[in-house]
Amino acid sequence: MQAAFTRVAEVGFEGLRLRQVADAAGIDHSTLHHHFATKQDLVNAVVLHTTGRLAGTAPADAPDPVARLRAHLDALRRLCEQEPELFTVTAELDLRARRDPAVRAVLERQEAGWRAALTAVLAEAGVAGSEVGAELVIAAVKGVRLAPHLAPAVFDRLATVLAGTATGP
Amino acid sequence: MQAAFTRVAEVGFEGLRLRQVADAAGIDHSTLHHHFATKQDLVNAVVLHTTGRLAGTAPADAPDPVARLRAHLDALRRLCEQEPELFTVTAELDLRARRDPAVRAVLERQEAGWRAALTAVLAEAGVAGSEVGAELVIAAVKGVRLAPHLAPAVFDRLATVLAGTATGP
Amino acid sequence: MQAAFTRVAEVGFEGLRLRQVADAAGIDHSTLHHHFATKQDLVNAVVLHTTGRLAGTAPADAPDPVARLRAHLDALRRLCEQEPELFTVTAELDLRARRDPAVRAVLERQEAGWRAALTAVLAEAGVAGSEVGAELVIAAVKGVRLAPHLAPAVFDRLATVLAGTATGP
Amino acid sequence: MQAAFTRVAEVGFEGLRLRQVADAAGIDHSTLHHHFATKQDLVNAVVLHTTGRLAGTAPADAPDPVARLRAHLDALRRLCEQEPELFTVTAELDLRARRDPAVRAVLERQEAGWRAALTAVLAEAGVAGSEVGAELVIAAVKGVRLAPHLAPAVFDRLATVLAGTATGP
DNA sequence: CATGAATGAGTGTTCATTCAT
DNA sequence: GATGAATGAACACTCATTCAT
Repeated sequence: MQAAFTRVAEVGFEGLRLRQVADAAGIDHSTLHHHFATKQDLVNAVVLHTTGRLAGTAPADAPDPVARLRAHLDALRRLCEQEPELFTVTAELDLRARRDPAVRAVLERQEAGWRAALTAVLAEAGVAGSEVGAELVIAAVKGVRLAPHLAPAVFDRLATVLAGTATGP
Repeated sequence: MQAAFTRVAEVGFEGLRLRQVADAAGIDHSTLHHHFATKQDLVNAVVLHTTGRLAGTAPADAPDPVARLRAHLDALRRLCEQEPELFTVTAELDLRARRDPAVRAVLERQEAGWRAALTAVLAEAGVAGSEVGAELVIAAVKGVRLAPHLAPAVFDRLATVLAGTATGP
Repeated sequence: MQAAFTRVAEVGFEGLRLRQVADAAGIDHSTLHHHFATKQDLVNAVVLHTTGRLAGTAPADAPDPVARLRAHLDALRRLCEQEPELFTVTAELDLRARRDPAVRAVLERQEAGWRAALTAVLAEAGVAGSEVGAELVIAAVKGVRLAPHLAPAVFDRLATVLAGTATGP
Repeated sequence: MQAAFTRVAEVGFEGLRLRQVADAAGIDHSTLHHHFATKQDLVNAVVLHTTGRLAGTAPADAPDPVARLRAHLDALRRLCEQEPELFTVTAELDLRARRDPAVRAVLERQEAGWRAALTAVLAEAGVAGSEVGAELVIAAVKGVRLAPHLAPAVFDRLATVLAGTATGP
């Protein structure tokens, strides 16, 4: 439910109230229960929606690995500008995952995929220590999630810094 | 209250319950109210305790700026290993700050100080774009907060990568 | 809610407990909150119910003012015998009005109407000092509220005494 | 305790808080418990203080019964102007007496004495139905308690009206 | 499908009272 | 005698959930 996603972006999971979600969606709170039997179901739906939107930015299949990395970071930057709520919710999810196994499972699978893709692209680009490089990218992206206005500069520096250590394909 | 801090690290602010904090501290929940009149007071105390612990890692006054940066990152790494809850709570705080003005004020002041110190150290080390460099450090540190086991490698790479672009004092 | 009214008559606003009202009504205390969002809402409902019941005794439109006064006092006397709780609650309300602006507003409006009607009826009957006469009636009625068994005699004497000073229409 | 009396006049028994009384008296709330073991003890002290202050207005021993009545009503009027809190607290007490046997006992004894004195004075003045006349006085006095500014006029009318039915000693 | 009345466990908070100092 | 930390029962209120309609 879109209303739930917006609500999480505004007040977080901590302040998520089923009645307010229903109000925002213009329906009765009982009707909400008709579509999502339990609150957890609604949360899971939000998780799936969020991770799905992010999956589209994975390093695409360009021939040049350095270009692939840049394209990926560019896609994230654009998303960060156009839909900052997406990143806000992701930050909420990371915290929620610590106590919610269902959320954790989804997030871990998604992050594993992301990590693998990043590692591959860095390795192909000849970056020494590609695994650690991938972790640095992941950490930096996660770290700017709540300050979207800093994302462009940080992503740019990140790309430069990593490309600088590349030996070429 | 130490019990509250531990509790936040375990279940976050979302799951923070005064009665459970009191139980963990081995006192009556009314006694907790005797010391902290309101829940917000307790939260504020946790915020102050947490930011206070972190403030001690600020780039120290060594002559060499590169050494100062390394020392700072080393201190963070050690803290990350010895008291990972400190970083977990910090992550919780960043989210909480979005809705809690009192928390936001404290956090913004602390982050401004951190940012200034980092920028200064990088500038002194001759790193071009010291402001963005500082943001990259901040983002990376924030990004590995919830995965403490990755911190050593990431911090190390970060230091290497930044020192590599330094022209020396 | 009728149960709340009865409860106020028994234990006053001081002792009014939502759970006890709900118990008396045979419903869950949460269900009570479903109908009256806040305790104040319930109190307001009791106030409206009480003043409404009393409004019906206003001096009716008989041709003879002395008869109108007697009819009014008779109506009050009957109410005092049949529903003494009504007067008990009124006494509680007068005290509550001192701290509760919402209650005060309702009570002041109702008392102003009562005062005006009494003054008019006394003036029409030729009683000198009709305003003070009205105050005497109001004071006497308020004063016997908590001793309903004395009401008949007092009301009777009041009517006699006032009619005695009337010069006729 | 004087502070308790003032507090009752302000917020009633409903809002009487031991800590606030202690604060108003400039002592610790535990110290208050030293002097009054329980809240009820404090309430009882307030009751005794209040009824004691009022007892002094009883119809004094003048030769003329009509003068005695007037003197009594005059004394009440003066008290009503100088210490309106005394009457406010009395109104609170009447309501409290309905649930508090200790208060009820004191109040009933005091009211019985007042009633007897009034009846005697009216009988001696030759007023027919002196018992009912006494009740009318009591009711009127109780009824103006919460509107002290009306007391002078009402008391005056009351005295006139009763004296008018007197046949003389 | 949708509604709204009903529920009960749980939340922060209050307050008179007790007790060691 | 006076203090303040400690207590536990009670309070109004919240919220996800259920159920009859």
